[in-house]
Parts: sequence; structure tokens; C-alpha cells
Amino acid sequence: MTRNAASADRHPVLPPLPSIKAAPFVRVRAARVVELLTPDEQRELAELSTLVRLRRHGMLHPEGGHAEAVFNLVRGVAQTYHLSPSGERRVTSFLFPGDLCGLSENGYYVNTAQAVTNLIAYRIPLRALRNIVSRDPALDAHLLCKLCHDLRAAERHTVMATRRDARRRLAAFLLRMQSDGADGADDVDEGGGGGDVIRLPMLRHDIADYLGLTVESVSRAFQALEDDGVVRRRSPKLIRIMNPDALRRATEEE
Amino acid sequence: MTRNAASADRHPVLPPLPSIKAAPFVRVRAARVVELLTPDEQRELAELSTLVRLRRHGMLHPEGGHAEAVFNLVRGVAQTYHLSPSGERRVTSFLFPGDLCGLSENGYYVNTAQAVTNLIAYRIPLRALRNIVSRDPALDAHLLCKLCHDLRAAERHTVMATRRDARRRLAAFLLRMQSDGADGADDVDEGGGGGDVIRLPMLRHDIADYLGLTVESVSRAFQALEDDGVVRRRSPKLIRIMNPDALRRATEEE
DNA sequence: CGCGATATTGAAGTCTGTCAAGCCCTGTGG
DNA sequence: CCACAGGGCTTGACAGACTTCAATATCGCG
Repeated sequence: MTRNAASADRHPVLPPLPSIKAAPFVRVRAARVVELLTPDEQRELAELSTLVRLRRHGMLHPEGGHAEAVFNLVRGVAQTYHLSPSGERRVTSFLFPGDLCGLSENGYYVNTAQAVTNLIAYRIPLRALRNIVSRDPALDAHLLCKLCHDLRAAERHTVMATRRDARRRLAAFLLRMQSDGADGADDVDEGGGGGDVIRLPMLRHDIADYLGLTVESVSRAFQALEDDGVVRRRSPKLIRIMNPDALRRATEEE
Repeated sequence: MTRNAASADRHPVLPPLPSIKAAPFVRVRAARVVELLTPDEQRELAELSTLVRLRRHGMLHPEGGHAEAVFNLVRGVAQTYHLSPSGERRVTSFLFPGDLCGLSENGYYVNTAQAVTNLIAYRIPLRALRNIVSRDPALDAHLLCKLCHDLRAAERHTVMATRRDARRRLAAFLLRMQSDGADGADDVDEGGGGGDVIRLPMLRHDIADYLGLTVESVSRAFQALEDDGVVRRRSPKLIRIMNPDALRRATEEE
């Protein structure tokens, strides 16, 4: 076993710089997702922002709250969700380092953003952001690119969450977490993170609310994938992919 | 009956100008959605764009196609959708005048955009768009605003399409069409458009694929709402709201 | 006015949601 | 380091809703 006690507390001496990652409009290299911010922009944003550290389940911003800032996640994982009057919760996205949240309408946040793991984020006041953008038009273009990225992600989410059966929804989710969630590992030693092991930092309840299912259905879908030898649960949050091809097929198959 | 034959062919002598509508970041007036483009921007975009007229079911751009332009819908209704390998279709959005489509990734369209009714759109080459944006930073900000708008819409769609039962999904959809679809009436005389009558320009199949249901379930959900005196179908595409409060409750109730 | 496409209705099967119980994991405290 | 307690996860049984398959009715266009 790895010695966790020592490494778990290692905070980066310097916090990571602001970072916005997205797939660009035109192919750059082989990379699917690249850093959009230039070192200058990172420094500028860092200067005008405040650093926020949250423990698990801490709130970045509440739905309906007065929107004065956006947040740039640089470490850890977060989620955004809506609460309906009847108490139903719908998770609309999971956020990883390089992501933004704080979408507003008419000056109010349209969703709640909450820490899934301990996290570090830059709180970027909207006034400051507008200031920088006015001096640096390139940043505007970068934000545009990021929003296109998020829009594509939102569409994929809809497609994923409206799949017919739970098994396919979960399979699609696991594939997505394999690529998106590769980064974002938090206070966890990287021991099991590599290769064909997916780490799911969120609770089953979060996955269920993200996929439009119940926790029970998520469990049963895991069981179904496991029975077919597609994946194996080492622990609830550590999923080993036994058959990558089968997992890919499981997202589309008839 | 109204004499449709004559009015169906009345084309505006001058096509409508380019138009991008969205809810702004900060409340402007009572208006929820406003025109973002200045008259100058409208003129500039019109000059560099080509006008596209499509008949019902015509294609604006195909998924996977080389992305060279975005489209600005100025008349009629369109939809975007994904086709999965197994043949399932998921409609990701309905577009109305003031909307944009042509989202791309790595230079390729990520979805297919198709005319739901006869429509008119501006085809804006990406090269030209980049050109204008470089000269007019304000336009960049407007596009940013529009993308935020679309992102919120995408989130609402996900919430709508993952509601538990078909009745609530359809109720939410109808409410949305009442506000969004108020504009966009196409080759239809405005006779039945006003008041508490909702015109649904798309097919049941489109609605089903948008809500993650089958056409049969959509029909039965209509029936359920009708049995409860919430709405009444004057024809498949003309829905009269009998009880607006009940319709609103039907979207949230336990 | 008639035909093809679209929409509705019906019946049976399947999957998910619900309710309930038990197990396992995790984190806390000794 | 270990024990314990609480929360999270899984499993089972049943009812309900949706999907599927099939047939009929209706709409809308030529």
C-alpha cells in the first residue's frame, strides 16, 4: 500500500494558476482539449481574483443568488444542479480543473454550484472580468471557445440522459468520466487512477440525478455491466474497465 | 377558412435583417429576450452573408460536415439533432428567428440542422465572422451573451427531458413553446397564433425525440392533459390552453 | 376527392421507480 | 492501530409507466 498520510496533505506550495480548457474550433494537434489562457492572461486573472478553498459539499454559489462573480475550478471536482419546487434535483454538469461556473441570467445564478471533493477555485468578479476583456479582446474569444465547449457538453449530456435504458446511460457516463475525469483527482493518491480504472469522485446520488435515474437503478446498471464482464467495482468509487470495447458498444448497442 | 394560398407565397420584399436574440446578463427592461445586434452589425453581417431559403425538411448543415459557416435563422423554425449509430435520433434544440446554429468541434459540425418549416436564414461564413469580430469587439460580447443564453436553454432542456413522467415533460414543453415559439410562425396565417393557442410547427416524432419519449407516449400525454381539462387539441399542431395555471402546475407537481 | 403520411388508440411486455431491508465502506474517536 | 457508528451502497419484491407492436383514425397535400 502507498503511504497516504504524508501525500494527502501536500498542498501545492503555490496554488495552480487560473486555467480554462476546451476543445478548440479548429484542430490544433492531436490534443482534444487544450489550455486556452496565455501565461499573461493567467497572471492577470490571478491578480484580480480571490482564491477559494472549499471542503466537500461546500457551496460555490447558490441558484437564484446575486451573480457577482464566475468561478474557475483549478483543483478538485464540483457539480451544478437545479432544484425543482417539488424537491427533485437535477445535476446539470460535473466540473473539473479548467472549467468555469457561475452562469447567470438577469443578474442571478441559474443553478447551484457545489463542491464534490475538496477543491480550489478562483473567484473572478464580473467587474474585473469585464475589465480585462475590454483590454484583451483575445480573452473574449477564449471565453467564446469555452462556452462552445460547454454547449457541446450540455448537448452530449442531454443525449446521454435521455437514452432508453439505464445500462446505456451509465456506460456513456463512465466513458465520459474516463476522459473528462482523468484530471481532477483530488486528495487521492494517484495509485488507482491510471490505466483502465475510473475514479468516480461523486456519490451514486449525484450520478443518478445527473443521468435522470434513481440510485437503485444506477446500482442495478452497475451490476448489469459487471455481470457482463464489462466493468468491475473495486469499491463504489473505483471502477475497473475489464472490456473497453464492450463498454463502448454498451453505449450504442441496440 | 382563411385563404392561405395567397398569403403563403407572400415573401417579404426585403428579407428580414440578421438578428440575434437572447436574455442579457443584466436586466434591461421588462423584456426577457432582446435583440443583441446593433443596426450597424445587422448591416455588416447581411453584407458578408448569403441568404438561404429552405423548404420543410431541408438541411442547413449535416453532422460531421466540414464547418465553414454558422447560420442565423430569421424566419421559420429549425431543429438540431444527433443520430446514434443504432439509428436513434435525439433532437437537441428547436431554433426560432434570432437563433444561431452551426456549432462545430475541430472543424466539423457536431449536429445536423434541419428545417422544420420553410425558413430563411443567413449563412455567415466563419472567415467573415472572424473578420467582423476582429474589427468589432462588441459583437464578440454579443455572441458570448447568445452562447450563455443557449447554454441555459440546453440546461433547461436536459431538466425537461429527464423529468419522471411524460405528462410533465410535455407540459413543460408546451409552456416553453408558448414563449419561445410565439415568434417563428411561418407560412401560417396568424389566425390561431395569438392568445392561449400554441402552434407546434414540428411533428410528433420531433417532439418525442426532443423529450426522450416515443410518439405514442407523446400522444397519450396529450390525451392525459386533455382529459384533465388542461389543454385541447384543435388539430395535431394547434393546441389550445384551457387552464394556464393547471398547465404550469403540471410541470412541477409531485 | 383520394391517397400517403401523420396521429391516435389498444394490448402486452419490459424496465424503472418505489418501498424496504441489509451490507459495506468511510471516517471518527478511542 | 483498531473498533464503532453513520452514511452510502446494494439487493429484493412489487406496482406503475413507458416502450413495443399492431391496428385504426385523421390530417393535409396534390
